[in-house]
Amino acid sequence: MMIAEVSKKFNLSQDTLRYYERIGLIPGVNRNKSGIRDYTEEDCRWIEFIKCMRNAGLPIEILIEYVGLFQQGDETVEARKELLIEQRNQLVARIEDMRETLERLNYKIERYEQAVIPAEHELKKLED
Amino acid sequence: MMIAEVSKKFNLSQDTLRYYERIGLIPGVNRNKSGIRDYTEEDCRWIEFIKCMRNAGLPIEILIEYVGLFQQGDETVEARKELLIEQRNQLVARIEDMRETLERLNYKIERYEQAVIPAEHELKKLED
DNA sequence: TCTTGACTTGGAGTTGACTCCAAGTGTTAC
DNA sequence: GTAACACTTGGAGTCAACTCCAAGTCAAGA
Repeated sequence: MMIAEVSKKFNLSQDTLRYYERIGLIPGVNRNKSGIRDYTEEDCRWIEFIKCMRNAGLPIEILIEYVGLFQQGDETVEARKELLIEQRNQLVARIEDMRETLERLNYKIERYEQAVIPAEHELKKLED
Repeated sequence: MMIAEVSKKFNLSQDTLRYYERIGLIPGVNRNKSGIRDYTEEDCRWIEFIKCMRNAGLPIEILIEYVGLFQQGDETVEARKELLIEQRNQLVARIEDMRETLERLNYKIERYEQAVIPAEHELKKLED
């Protein structure tokens, strides 16, 4: 699979794909005889995984560490598991934070909906 | 309230507080006779609100817009409401994304838990 | 053969969000 | 009164995460 296809498939720019490879965020991609990247199915699974994790806010640094551990083989299974658990816990916390903020936004919106044409002194209240 | 207190109260650096004021992310703070910032209760409520929203990932640019609208008075109530609704919708989407990623992480961790000492060919599977 | 176009590389530039710094001023402690 | 300290300002520097660029290579079509 050529870089152009992969780029479209995952909606990541070619520059981003090359950048991810360069910094070790995805394992090195094979080149064909003329030096052009040829992505395997496994490469694509990595990219999809990384994209998903990045989307959820996991830092690149941590993901590079994970990929590195993976490439070192079976001795790192425990370390990888711990890394994932740590990130899972942080994700749970972030989601909870966001859920609280969401409720707050909903409350604020509701108040805006009730106040059809609010008077000046009521506007202040809207910022509670 | 002096900047040092506010900084501690909200766990934001003094630099960040000054930066937020400079870019219009919080309305201008009054100074005392000697030119030193003196935060009112209302200033604090803004800071707390902004911190909460930033935490949930709302971009600074949007929040500046919101503050700007607020300062323009009652004509902007509708615009503010729409801005909040748009941000609420995006937040809902982000939370849903993160929830999905969380499930994926949980699944991965479970698999790591089951594979006590996995053989080489099983390691590949762990990356599904 | 010549050009077009998709790719390659290493490195520089950008963006968002801070974070730090230098130079200056006003209040407090001795 | 002078040293220490907390603050002021405008501007420069930093960091993560891309994003863009110049110069070069290679395969395919007119």
